[in-house]
Amino acid sequence: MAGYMNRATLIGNLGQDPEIRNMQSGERVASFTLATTESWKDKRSGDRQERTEWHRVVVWNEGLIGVLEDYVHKGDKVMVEGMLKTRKWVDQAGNERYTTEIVLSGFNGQLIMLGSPNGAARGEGEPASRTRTGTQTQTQTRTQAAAPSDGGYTPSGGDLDDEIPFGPCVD
Amino acid sequence: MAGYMNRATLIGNLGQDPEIRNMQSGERVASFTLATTESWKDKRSGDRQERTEWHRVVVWNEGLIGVLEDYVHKGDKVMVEGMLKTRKWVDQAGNERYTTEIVLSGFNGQLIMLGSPNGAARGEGEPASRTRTGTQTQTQTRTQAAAPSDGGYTPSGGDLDDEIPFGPCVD
Amino acid sequence: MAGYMNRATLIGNLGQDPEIRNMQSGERVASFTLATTESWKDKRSGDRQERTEWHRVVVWNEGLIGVLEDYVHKGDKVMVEGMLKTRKWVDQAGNERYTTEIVLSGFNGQLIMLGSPNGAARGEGEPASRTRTGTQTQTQTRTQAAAPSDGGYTPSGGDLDDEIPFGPCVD
Amino acid sequence: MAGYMNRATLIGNLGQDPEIRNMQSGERVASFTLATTESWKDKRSGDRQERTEWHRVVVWNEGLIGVLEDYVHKGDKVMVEGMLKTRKWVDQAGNERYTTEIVLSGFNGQLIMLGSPNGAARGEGEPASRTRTGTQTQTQTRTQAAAPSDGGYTPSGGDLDDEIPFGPCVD
DNA sequence: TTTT
DNA sequence: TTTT
Repeated sequence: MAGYMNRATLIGNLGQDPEIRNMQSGERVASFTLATTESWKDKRSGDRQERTEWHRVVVWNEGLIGVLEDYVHKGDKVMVEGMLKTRKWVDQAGNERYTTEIVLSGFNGQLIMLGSPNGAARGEGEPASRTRTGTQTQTQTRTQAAAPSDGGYTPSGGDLDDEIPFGPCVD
Repeated sequence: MAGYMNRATLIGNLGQDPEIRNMQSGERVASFTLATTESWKDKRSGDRQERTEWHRVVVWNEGLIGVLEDYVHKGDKVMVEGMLKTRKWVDQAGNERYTTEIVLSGFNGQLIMLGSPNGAARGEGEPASRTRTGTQTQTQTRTQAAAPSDGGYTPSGGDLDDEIPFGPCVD
Repeated sequence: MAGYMNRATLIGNLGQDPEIRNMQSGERVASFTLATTESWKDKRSGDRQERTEWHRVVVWNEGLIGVLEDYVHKGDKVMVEGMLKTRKWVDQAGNERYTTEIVLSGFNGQLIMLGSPNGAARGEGEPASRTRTGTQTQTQTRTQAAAPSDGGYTPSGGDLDDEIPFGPCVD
Repeated sequence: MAGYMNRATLIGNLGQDPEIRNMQSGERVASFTLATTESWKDKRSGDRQERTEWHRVVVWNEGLIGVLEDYVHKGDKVMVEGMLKTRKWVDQAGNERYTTEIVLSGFNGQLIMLGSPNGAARGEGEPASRTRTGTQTQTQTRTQAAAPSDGGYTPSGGDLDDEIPFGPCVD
């Protein structure tokens, strides 16, 4: 009971497999981008237009991370609900930058699986092997290489205060 | 009916009076920052902690702009609901930057006044004069001067494609 | 901008095909029941428990009715958002009764299709024939017969004020 | 993570002081009615119309009950969020009846105080005395007397399975 | 009456 | 980078 509400609710598709990182604190964090597409009819041309918005989702809730790890993949549709947080970081040129994320943590976060694009893996499937280290590593490598494509975001990395998703793995 | 949802719902207090700008297209845009404060008990010390998150809210709905203009001020508590949009802009050093805003437009936006800090102007009051140019200008000046406090955000301003709130007025 | 909010948001499965009725006013109404299931671990036994809640959804928005008619069927998962309204009616014994529904109308309603249980008909399929009178009639007949099963609800039927879904068709 | 969502979000005013009851299990329950008012312009006459919807809110979360007890009164504006549950009961004539409530329990419930009508007691005030037994009793009596006004609801009361709010106190 |  |  705080007198405030800070909530984002999204239904969209994952742009890539969730990336899971181990923090120095022993916690894990999962992160992924989520696409929401709005479409409308252009007033003049009457053409159908569409625009995709990309959101960064960060999950600190260990229960949800387990679900993401086992059942959620690139392209899947999910509903997520969390808090909006804007994080400050410093880019390689030393400029302060800000990134806004939807953060799911504790009881503030919710995630509902809404199906795979191909109808498979609707959550009823067997969990993916927990020993998919190769995939994990590959994902992280690719993500680092692709960093500029997700908004020029390159976290400074390093000390504990800096334990942020979407960046280099600290373990 | 699109299969997607993109929604942020906030209850918080305005960081400053809404700033209203005239676009070259003839439309108006209102913008303000909104503070949501979360508080919790620190596990170790047991101390009450709190953290304020600042959100940028942008309103394109003319009906809501009229309400903001007449009844909503710095410090007031409101509920807003809109879409998350991340906007790209170029700072003075030529760097690409990204800012995420809560955008209220058309039927995607909602605003509910929840009272002033001092109990006055709970919406029943008479509208503020529509000719408060002085205040407006002052607000904008202050906002620009205070830019660093709201995230170091300094939009590039200029051409039509650049019609962004929180920046210099184009009229 | 009203100072009030009245909203229900549900993600669940349809208990039956949407039932569409023609009102005397020329409007159409669609209605269906939606199941949401919560599950939890029993504190004592440790057993997994579950409980299903049934909701009545009523749709007055002609655009959404078209979508329901063409693409949404029994068992499908949908997200709906609308207003809570409690409607008074008189049962056959002359007792006043009250039924609470989630009402989607105008811009207050939202419906997102989230897939069929079998992976088919994910909205990409061709629309069902608009001339499925047989099915429609059958549905309505079945629904009337089954009235007691949905809560003993039997609307009084008749005059214009009484144009309510889940009851006998007036056309 | 269940694949379902069942949520009602309301911003409205309390129809009476919250009523708090002690269950045989030792738990407490708080309940109150909440009014949400929608207003619109009539298409024909152009007159401003309004309609008030009354909702029953039931709170099982002890933390929120403490807040309600100390700070929330008749007429206050609050935001509540909870699950929709339809409860079956038997009226004095032996008829089965159904009542839909917004239930706040555990982490599924949220309550935000949004101010008193008179600007007082905005949460900053000192808590009401915890020994206001008189008021409590009075409230309950009034509520029972006023039963018809809140929908003719008269719960059967009695055994443990029947521990329902808005009814006679069992202690 | 649905679904997992 | 997703999906329809």
